[in-house]
Amino acid sequence: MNAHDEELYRAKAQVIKAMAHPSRLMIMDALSRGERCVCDLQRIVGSDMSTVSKHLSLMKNAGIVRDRKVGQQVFYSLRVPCILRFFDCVEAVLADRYSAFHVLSKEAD
Amino acid sequence: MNAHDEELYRAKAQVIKAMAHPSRLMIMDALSRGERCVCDLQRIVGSDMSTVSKHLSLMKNAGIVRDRKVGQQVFYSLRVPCILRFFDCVEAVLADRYSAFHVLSKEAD
DNA sequence: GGATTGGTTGGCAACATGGCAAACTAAGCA
DNA sequence: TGCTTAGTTTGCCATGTTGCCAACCAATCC
Repeated sequence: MNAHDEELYRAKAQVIKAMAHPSRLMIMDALSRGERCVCDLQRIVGSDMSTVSKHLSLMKNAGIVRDRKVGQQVFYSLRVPCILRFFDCVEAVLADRYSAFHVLSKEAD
Repeated sequence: MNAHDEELYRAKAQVIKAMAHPSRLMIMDALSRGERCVCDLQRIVGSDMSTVSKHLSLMKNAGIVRDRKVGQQVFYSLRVPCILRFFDCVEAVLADRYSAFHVLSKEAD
């Protein structure tokens, strides 16, 4: 494990960490259906606008979203579409977890 | 946004969070090449065994890995292979980020 | 100019996470 | 039985994350 690899793993972890929050997942879901202004996202997420703004700047920093200012509003959109396919995989993990639990409960009968 | 959705987003975030750490990414990379005992993973990651064990139990709890005890050793393996494809996407994010930075530096010339 | 609207930033308190060390369990060996 | 090896758990501390509030900035409207 050399220094370059360490740095690469850290960079990857940063990107993944930027997705690892319920509000940020909601934001990504919303953005998957098109560009949204911060005010829209605030309504969707339901937290303070400052909180949403912080989530967005974190995601922007990680390279997940892009912003575009139009007048007073700032519109955010997804930069890399492939992350959406990943959500199906996360759901597969949950389904697998659930079915394993199910099998265990049946065994317990 | 109902309570069920909230819970679903939280569950998804938990799975993603379980991947969002450099050491855990190293572990997943190693496991993608086959089952490994904790001792192997410790050498690969290079931290204390107790630390590696904590990472593993967190990943197991999230449904990412499975464990199997053989004698004194505990072997871990990946439960859901699709997460590997995701890493390519994370690399795409990094590449996109890098190229955007590159464009900016060229514009600065 | 002043007031309003849409966002961002800084500060801070509450909470979660990571990592080391020490105590512990369980299997194998002598 | 006692010793060693492989892992897990617990405790503790340092560090990071989150979310609210208040202050701020910048565009628009009057």
